[in-house]
Amino acid sequence: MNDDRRHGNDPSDLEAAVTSFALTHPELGQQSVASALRERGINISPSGVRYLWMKRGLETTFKRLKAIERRRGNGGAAVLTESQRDLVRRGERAHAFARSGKEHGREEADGTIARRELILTGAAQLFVERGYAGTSMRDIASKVGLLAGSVYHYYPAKENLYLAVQKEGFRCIVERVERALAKESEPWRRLELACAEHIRSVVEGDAISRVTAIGLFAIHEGALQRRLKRDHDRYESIFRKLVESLPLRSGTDRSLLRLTLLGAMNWTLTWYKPGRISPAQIAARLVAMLRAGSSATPSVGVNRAGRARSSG
Amino acid sequence: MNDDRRHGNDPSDLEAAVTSFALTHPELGQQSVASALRERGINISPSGVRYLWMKRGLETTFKRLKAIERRRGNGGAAVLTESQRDLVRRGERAHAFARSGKEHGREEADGTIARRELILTGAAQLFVERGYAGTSMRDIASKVGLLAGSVYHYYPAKENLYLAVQKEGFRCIVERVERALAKESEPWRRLELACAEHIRSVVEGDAISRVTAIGLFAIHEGALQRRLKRDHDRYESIFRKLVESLPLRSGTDRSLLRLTLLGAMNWTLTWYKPGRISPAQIAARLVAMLRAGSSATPSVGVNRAGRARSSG
DNA sequence: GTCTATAGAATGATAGAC
DNA sequence: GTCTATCATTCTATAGAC
Repeated sequence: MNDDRRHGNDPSDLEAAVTSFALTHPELGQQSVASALRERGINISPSGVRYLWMKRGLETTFKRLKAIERRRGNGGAAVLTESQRDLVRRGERAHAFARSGKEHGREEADGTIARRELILTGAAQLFVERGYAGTSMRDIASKVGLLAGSVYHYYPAKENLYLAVQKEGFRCIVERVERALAKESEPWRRLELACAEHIRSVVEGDAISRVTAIGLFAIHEGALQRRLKRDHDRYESIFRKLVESLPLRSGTDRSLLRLTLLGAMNWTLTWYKPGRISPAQIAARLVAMLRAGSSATPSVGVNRAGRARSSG
Repeated sequence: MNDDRRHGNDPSDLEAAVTSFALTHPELGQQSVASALRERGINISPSGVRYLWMKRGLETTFKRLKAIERRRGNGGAAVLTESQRDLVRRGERAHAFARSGKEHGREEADGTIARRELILTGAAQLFVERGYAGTSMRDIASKVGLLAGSVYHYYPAKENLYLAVQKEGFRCIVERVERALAKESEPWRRLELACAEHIRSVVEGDAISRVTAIGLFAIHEGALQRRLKRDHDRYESIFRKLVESLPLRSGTDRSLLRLTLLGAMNWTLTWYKPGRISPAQIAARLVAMLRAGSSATPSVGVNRAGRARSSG
């Protein structure tokens, strides 16, 4: 209080000036506001502006515009220019998208958004829907409430963004499969649990998991494909080991068994409909079918498939 | 002979004039040549030019340029402009591509190319390699030795071209599967034959078949996907009927059996390497594995899988 | 039937203001 | 950290010469 007086300003006048200026010139930054106010004889520093903004929750252009809209209430159209309304719409899209995310893209308590994660999820959703080549950086930016240029602040190129989605996807699915395996030691049951988790990721998982599942099949860009192959092989080796542990009749083609499983599981992406047969049921029946055909003790477990409730 | 005299030209002079003009101005068409020669006092009609061109095998710009190159022999660079050399290269690419096709894109005896088929195969190859969105009309045109604009003479839009590839692909694969089925009546054997033919199409078939196989999985454009779904369902109904005819234990999930088969078969695209296990062997083992797990007479045929020679 | 030339829109990416 | 503005390409598709 006392300190503020030496600048020749009444602190409450200062606060009122900054607030009202924020509502008349919402798009100006702290530096511009500070110098504009100084020209009007109000002595304030850029960080001073920022301090007062924070106090009133006006520290971003988006928040200042929202404050203007609130002021006007619902009676009559708000007096924002078209480009300002665009900005508000984008901001609302960003927050709505952030809140809609379940695992990724969480919104902090103070309204801050974890943009990197948000962009990752948004990009994944579009990659699933339209493929890599069919998705533009503009689409991705728009989905998360940014403009194209801003995405490049987080990812230097489209390729890096795609690879980041893939990396995260593999990390998730490996973690989930391994967590499921920790509880069980019987080989056939282990395989079934891993399959259930894989199918769940493919058909009910978030977009990131789905991008990963589609990966090898749907990516045509040579450089990307080569980089994915390594990750995919590493993931497949989990299933390789599971199949190697199975007590099978000698002469059984374990590779073909593994590849049949993977093919059948990934194919669920094309036909699965929620509410009918569940991922766990699919896995149970699938493993049971293959088990009877190649197990060293064929009579066991054949009817496990029937245990699941019949599909519609 | 006698008739030619009334135009005031010696017919052998005429022929020499047209030939030499073809070699100095190879890119001019019949009309331009006729009027250019008339300006030099040589009286000839456009169709007259064409007649003499045909006689000497000079009726296309490509052939005239090749004639110039032949004249120069191998000693020293031919004196073609860069754009002429481009044209020659494109033409050679077109003929090479036409000759390389086994089923589609045949080159006629007279060197004429069936362009529609050629474009179809070339487009299919690129769609397999790079996907729909990743392939441009320029790429396709260049692959078959044309420029982009020319492709639009045959297909009004990229979408139509893609759908034409798909249509041809389904036609081929349905025909091949049905031909294979005609020889056999035992249900399990019929299923195995159909699977072998499907896998063969996916891994060893021409690009058109492969585009079809990938189809549902890799196409993200909404409108295209809907149109493909119908064709794909029609194809899948062949397998639906085959599976319905199988003598299975009651309670077996026939839908899941069919979908497992389709998934496993299409997945071969990602791992098949020629020279190791063959499509027929894959089909035999695959069907045997599933047969033992769901057949009403499980003891039969389990070891059919071992019949095929072991893979490397 | 193939080309040249180009329209008109979209793309990936960057520079620099704020 | 986000935006505006823009570049240089590339894309699908068309018009019109030959």
